[in-house]
Amino acid sequence: MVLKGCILANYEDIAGLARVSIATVSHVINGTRFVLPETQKRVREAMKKLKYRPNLYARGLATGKTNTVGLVISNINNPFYPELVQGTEEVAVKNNYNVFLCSTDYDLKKGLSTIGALISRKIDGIILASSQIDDSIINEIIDYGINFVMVDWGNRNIKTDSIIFDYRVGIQEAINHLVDRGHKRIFFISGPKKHKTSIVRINNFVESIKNLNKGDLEYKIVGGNHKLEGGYKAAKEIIKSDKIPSAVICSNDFTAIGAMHSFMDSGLKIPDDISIIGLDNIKLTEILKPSLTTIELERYNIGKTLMQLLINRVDKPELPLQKKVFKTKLIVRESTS
Amino acid sequence: MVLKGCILANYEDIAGLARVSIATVSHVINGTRFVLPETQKRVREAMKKLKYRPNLYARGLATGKTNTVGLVISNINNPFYPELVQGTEEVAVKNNYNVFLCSTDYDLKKGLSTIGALISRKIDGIILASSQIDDSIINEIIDYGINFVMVDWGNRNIKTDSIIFDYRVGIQEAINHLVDRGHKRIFFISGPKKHKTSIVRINNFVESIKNLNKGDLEYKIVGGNHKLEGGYKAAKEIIKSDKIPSAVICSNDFTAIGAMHSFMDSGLKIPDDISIIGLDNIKLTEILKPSLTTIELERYNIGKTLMQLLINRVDKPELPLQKKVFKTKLIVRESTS
DNA sequence: ATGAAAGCGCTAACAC
DNA sequence: GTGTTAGCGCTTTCAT
Repeated sequence: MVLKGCILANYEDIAGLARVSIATVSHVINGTRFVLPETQKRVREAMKKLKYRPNLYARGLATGKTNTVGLVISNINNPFYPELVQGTEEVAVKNNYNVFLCSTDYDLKKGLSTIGALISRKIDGIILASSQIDDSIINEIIDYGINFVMVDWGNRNIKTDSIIFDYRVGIQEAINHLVDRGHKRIFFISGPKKHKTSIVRINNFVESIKNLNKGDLEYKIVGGNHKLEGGYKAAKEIIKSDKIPSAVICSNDFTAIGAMHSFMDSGLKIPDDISIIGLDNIKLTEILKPSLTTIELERYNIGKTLMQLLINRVDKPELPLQKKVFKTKLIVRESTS
Repeated sequence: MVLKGCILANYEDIAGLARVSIATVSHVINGTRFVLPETQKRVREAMKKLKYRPNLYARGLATGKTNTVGLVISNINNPFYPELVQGTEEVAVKNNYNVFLCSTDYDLKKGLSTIGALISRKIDGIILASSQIDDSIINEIIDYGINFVMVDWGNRNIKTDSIIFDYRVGIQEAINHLVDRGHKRIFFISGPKKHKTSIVRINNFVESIKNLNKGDLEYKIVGGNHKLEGGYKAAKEIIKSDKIPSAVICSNDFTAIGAMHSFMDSGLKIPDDISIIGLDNIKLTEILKPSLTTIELERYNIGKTLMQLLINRVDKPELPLQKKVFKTKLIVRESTS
């Protein structure tokens, strides 16, 4: 028994001061049965006098409900996450939940051990928003009967509450926007091909081009890696090719920024010589010169929705499967013309 | 009693399977007394078979220690925080802690209620890294006898474990760097004057200028607000003045970026016509064109240190006061010449 | 309208 | 070398 450096009161103290039983204290606090107003008053006064704070550990042990959730992300330094995290936290706090923030750091092993820690902490549910989630992790959670909600990055359509992104609208808007401005050769710089989400984006791009193609559109997929440096290299490659495109759409904003720098370093003017479009709408895209036209993912709303879905599930385990699709949309800035 | 949708085993189950008492199970798990290797083996096998996970709520209730800490920040969208948060989380996980991430959203009331939630959650300690911390919050924590560590933004020298920033080295380096390159008129765009941290930065700037002044240096403080827009406005003001400085140091990176845009919009070339230096070294400073020369705060290390100090304190409450000073240093990039 | 007491899963003092 | 049992602070059933 570790010494608690604390003056913390408990039900017994309150009951003593208010001359009632601890059961009554509990019922006053939770409003779970009728207590005479007069008695209530005595209890509340005692609570105030003792600066009472409920012990959620004890309550959790007794009820099996902890009002705590785990949020598993890849890494908070990835600019995709801060807004999402904020969204989840806000909804959590409004509903009297607190959230354990956990990073997988792009490592499946770390992800798995994180899940173990969360289970031991008796969280009421888990939000899986890391892109490194595999079946071992999902099965672990299911085995222990834990509620969870996930971002289904690769549209695998997993049988659980989840949100998925529909890039099609945004990508289509991007292509329309370019075609409207007379662009005929549009390249796409992809993410790493082993990521489901990269594949989805590539497919959506090709699909959208084909939707619109009256035979006069040319396109090509160039490999990138979702990092600045990959975008930079891909752009260098593009410059060397015979026919330089007049516009480039990139699989994410970092790629777009890398490409932008690359083109600028080669003396090309943006958007005069070449137009660039990113995807994600991370914060810094509006700070750049020229600011980046990009396809928006509403990360803040995504965060809010994830937490809301989870809380729904916790409140009503028998709820039918919840799926939400987040459409994307084009944000026009200075990097296209 | 809420139904727990769980197959979770407890000591009783393990004890039954292994044909020992629950005390023995506990001692095997915690290594708290000698148990025959053979008995240990039976217990461990039973644990494995039952996929046992300790219930940290029960353990916490019994021991008074939860291996949980609260991290209070202003808002994760402030680019100052992600790296700090990552640092704290990494050290926490290494030490078997988990962290509740809480935002004050620049609101003292929200901060106070956050603290209440954390106390009820029986956290072992709190890291206060929000810039909105006042005495009411600190007193609340002290009243309840909770361990805490804080970022003493305004160098108030509060009597608790804390870290403070020493901007002097970095600012001095920045000024030296400029003077070495022949700059004689150096302006400073400040943060909001009601923030202690802004005041400290202004004072350090003036001090550093005076240290170096052989009578040929001119300076001036222009008001900003630590946001893009404030930097933009301040720079506009500067351009209108009689004597335009050849260099500007800014109280934070956002201010510097705002100023940079403002100067560029007015047709000035950076760094040819005017040099700019920021402070914080947030991630996007290296992505800009031109990339921003800035004064670094090692946020990742700050995060790691904060958590380490807290864990030290939790492990040894009688430890003497811990104070760490983080020096700043100049990172030279393209925005100065 | 309120109290007594069992029990949540664990730790640790005490017993043998 | 191991077992028994009294809590930790709360909820909740059963009594009255």
